[in-house]
Amino acid sequence: MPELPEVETVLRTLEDRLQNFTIQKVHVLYDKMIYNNTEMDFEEALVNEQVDEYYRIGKYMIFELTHYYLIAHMRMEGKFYIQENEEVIGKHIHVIFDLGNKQLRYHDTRKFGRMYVYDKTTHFTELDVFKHVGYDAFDSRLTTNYLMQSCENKRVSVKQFLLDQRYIAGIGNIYADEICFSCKFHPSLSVAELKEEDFDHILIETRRILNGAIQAGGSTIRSYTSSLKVDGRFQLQLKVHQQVHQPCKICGTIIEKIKHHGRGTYFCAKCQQRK
DNA sequence: CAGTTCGCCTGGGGGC
DNA sequence: TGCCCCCAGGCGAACT
Repeated sequence: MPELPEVETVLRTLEDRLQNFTIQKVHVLYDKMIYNNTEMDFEEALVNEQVDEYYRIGKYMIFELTHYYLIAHMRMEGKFYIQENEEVIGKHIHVIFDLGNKQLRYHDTRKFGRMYVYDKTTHFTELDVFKHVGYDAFDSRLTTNYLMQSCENKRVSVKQFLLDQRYIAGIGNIYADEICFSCKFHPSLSVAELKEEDFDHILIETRRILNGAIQAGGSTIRSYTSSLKVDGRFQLQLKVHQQVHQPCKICGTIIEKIKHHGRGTYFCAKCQQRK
């Protein structure tokens, strides 16, 4: 599931590989992928558009085109491929952007991803799709005070809070576990228990962990070839997530997996005792 | 009105 | 081998 670092990597890879390309034609093969437009309007709007800038808010990709914004969210399994026109169109390709001598193809086995097109009358940060999306994890407006205020009178767990895109945009299930581990919080620790220094710690660890993952993704961009999918995945150095039955990297205790608010949750019962 | 559940999807894995 | 069921999970809508 692409989270902030993977989305960042995909965006930078596309920026790197798709310079000076104009969209000649768009083929929507699965219409439910397109959210705020009919597939016909979507296809029509993008013809002759060029990508001028690449932005990201949390897990959303924003392509600033000549006259429009194209917004994409890869959800669970979305990937972009840059492929030759002749290449066989796989079963799970749902949108094709014709770029002349190559194609940008969107692949999504579970069809959870979404795309939107908006004209540029309002700045992209004001768009409907971002109404319930808070500050990106790296946004300078995201401060310790902001986090403290967001948690006032709330009784949700730290993990739920980290996953809630209204407060910090970009963290998913993997990094939420990693951040809890780094901060030594049991995932179900209530945010009501947190002190100012804890919020400080959360912010620092969140950015440190996401940054590390983005750095690792940098190598993906450099090693990208046209036969590679662009999904932002790389050799993740995860400490707890997906590490069930493995010894904790700090204390050697066997990592446990529990279900927390419907999500698979990994943690070290010894290192993460604050509950 | 905030918290919880559901539905969207498909591939993969376990059970039989 | 094959079939059925369940699970994974981001996120918005619908529900309590």
